[in-house]
Amino acid sequence: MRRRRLEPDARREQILSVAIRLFGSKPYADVSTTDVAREAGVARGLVNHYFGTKKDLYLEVVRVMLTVPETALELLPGGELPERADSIVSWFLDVVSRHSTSWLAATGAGGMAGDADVDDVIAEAVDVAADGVLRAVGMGQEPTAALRGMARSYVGLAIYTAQEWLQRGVLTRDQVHLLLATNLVTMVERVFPHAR
Amino acid sequence: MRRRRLEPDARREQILSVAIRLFGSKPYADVSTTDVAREAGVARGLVNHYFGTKKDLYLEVVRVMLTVPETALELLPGGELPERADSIVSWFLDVVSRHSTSWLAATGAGGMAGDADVDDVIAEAVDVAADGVLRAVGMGQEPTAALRGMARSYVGLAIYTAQEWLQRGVLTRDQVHLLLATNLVTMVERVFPHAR
DNA sequence: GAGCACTATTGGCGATGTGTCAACAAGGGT
DNA sequence: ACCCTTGTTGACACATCGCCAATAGTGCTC
Repeated sequence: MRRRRLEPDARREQILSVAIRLFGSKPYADVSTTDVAREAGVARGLVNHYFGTKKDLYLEVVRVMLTVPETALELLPGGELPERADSIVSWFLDVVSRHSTSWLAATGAGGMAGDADVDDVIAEAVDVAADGVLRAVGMGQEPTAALRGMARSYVGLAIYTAQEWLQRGVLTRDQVHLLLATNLVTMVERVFPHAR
Repeated sequence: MRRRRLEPDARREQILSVAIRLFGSKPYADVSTTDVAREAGVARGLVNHYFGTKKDLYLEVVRVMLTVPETALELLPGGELPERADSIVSWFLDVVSRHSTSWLAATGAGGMAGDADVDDVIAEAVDVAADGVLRAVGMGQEPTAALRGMARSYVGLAIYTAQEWLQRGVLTRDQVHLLLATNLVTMVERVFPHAR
């Protein structure tokens, strides 16, 4: 048995990538740390050494999965509200469908939504997305707590609808786009103004 | 040691009620079958005898939690669309806030969303709710698959918004009501018609 | 009321998974 | 070539779960 010694960062990265693959393909309970260790060609104890507990490892995985889609929304297209809504929805659907499997695993929380820590990670990602939405529709400057809550609510709709689209396949992309864009316009014009 | 013998139905019911209380207060992984058995004053093996596996027990619990709110939506108030939207939203918020803790535990899936079987149970409840919505707005007769998908999407919004309301408390009930009613009207008038 | 049969209930066995930690060895510095 | 840092291992202790043979309530029969 010849065992190789790696830089901590490299080893950590390698284990993490295996964990991402496994947690992306089956729910939390169906992935054992033994599985991760075996597929990484490593002793099980090393997984704990680098990531602490199994849940800690999972949190790291979800964090990565949810951070990937944070790729620049920076280019705000300007124009009237309907056009802006269209382009932010398009952007969202593009990103989500590109990383569909890992994104679905993360938002579906692969078998651990409801756990306080996991929820925190997801909630933070939703927060970021909600702020992005508010910025894109021109209400980004110092939003009320209520306004951010409403925006999170819309993000919830977007997540759920995208899941409906990608997992069930009963909606076409055009239908999803219409649904999300229309509701966003409604939110901005008729609901957000009441957040005081 | 004096042990009592119960009718199978009674014992089953008793264990189930304990399980509902426990799964309603902490996530799936933090509830052991030993806990359930101890609090029910029963040997652990008996839990398996009545419910099979731990997940089976949990599925039963979630089923009960989600079935409670299914209390009659039967009285459709008639009137124009905005009035109907208002009353169905009121009804929903009433039911949900009344059973808030167990409802939150069930929809948040107390630590096991993502698991295929659990998702099935939740999805079925969402289906029922979606049909209720469609009926309430007068589109209940033989809906398209796409239309039902859109309705489920709206139910997803309602669930998420209610969670935002009950758990975070940054939105008032009036704001939640406005958000859901307004978006429902928009859905019916501008989105549902494109489900062909 | 004593014995009996039915079955609800128990307790423990084996398997699996997890966190920890002392011991081991790989690989660079001297 | 030796040593010393530290990445890495293997095993121990503990918890939980599914299963099943053994046990003992409880109503029924005579």
